[in-house]
Amino acid sequence: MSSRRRPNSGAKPKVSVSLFAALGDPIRLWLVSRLCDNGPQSITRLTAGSRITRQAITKHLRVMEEAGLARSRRRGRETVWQLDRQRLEDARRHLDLISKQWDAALGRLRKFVED
Amino acid sequence: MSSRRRPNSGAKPKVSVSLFAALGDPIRLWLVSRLCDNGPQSITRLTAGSRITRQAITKHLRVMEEAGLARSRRRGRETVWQLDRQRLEDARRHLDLISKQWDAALGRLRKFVED
DNA sequence: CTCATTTGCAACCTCCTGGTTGCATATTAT
DNA sequence: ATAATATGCAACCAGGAGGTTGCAAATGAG
Repeated sequence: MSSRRRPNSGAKPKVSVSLFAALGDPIRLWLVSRLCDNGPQSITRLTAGSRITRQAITKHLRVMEEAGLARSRRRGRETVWQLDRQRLEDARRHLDLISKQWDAALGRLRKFVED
Repeated sequence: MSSRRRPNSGAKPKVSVSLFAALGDPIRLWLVSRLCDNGPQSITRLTAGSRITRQAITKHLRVMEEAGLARSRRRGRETVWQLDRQRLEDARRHLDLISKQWDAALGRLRKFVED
């Protein structure tokens, strides 16, 4: 509990942070679209499309798993990865929320100015 | 030209990467909600709510600006920051796109399996 | 004018992230 | 049985991200 990096003071859903962080990397975003377009795939298959190492891809996939963005299941000697759709909707919903919050704030400000 | 087959040099909006990266930090996400709730604010005002230094906040704001998430204008001796709403919608739209792409892929797979 | 406020700039530090290589292990193919 | 394939694990490394401190320059207030 005595983690050094604890500057957060808000009650905002911390879940979204790791989710956005997971999406905020070119290779990871590329993996997302890859898994979208071509469905569940093994690591080597995913690696074949990229120019970085298999282990690097694996690490990225783990990050995505940590964020709840992707899951893996073992099939034979290969590990097949797929996306968790629910999670993307969470992110989208969060952005919607922020957007609406913003609208509300703007509304208040406008009212304030108009008085 | 809607050919969609190239693995690396794709038509994916690279813009979104920095946007998601900008959102993928607890303090930055906190700043977003702060700017949402309380409207445009100066740096010191934003710093007052956090435990980290003014310079750290400034750096975060610059990152957000780089991603197109926030803008600043000078007013007197203070710099007032506000969000760029369009940008959030871009992110939301991108997530929607991914989601729909995914649905399409799932549809194809299902059809494939059912045959 | 003088002083306090607000910001910017630059240097510096620490630690995490993204990436690599090497080796071990499990599973499939011949 | 032996070879090839697919993955996991661990050590290691460079660079960038997040944070701090110190100082200088505008701008506003008394």
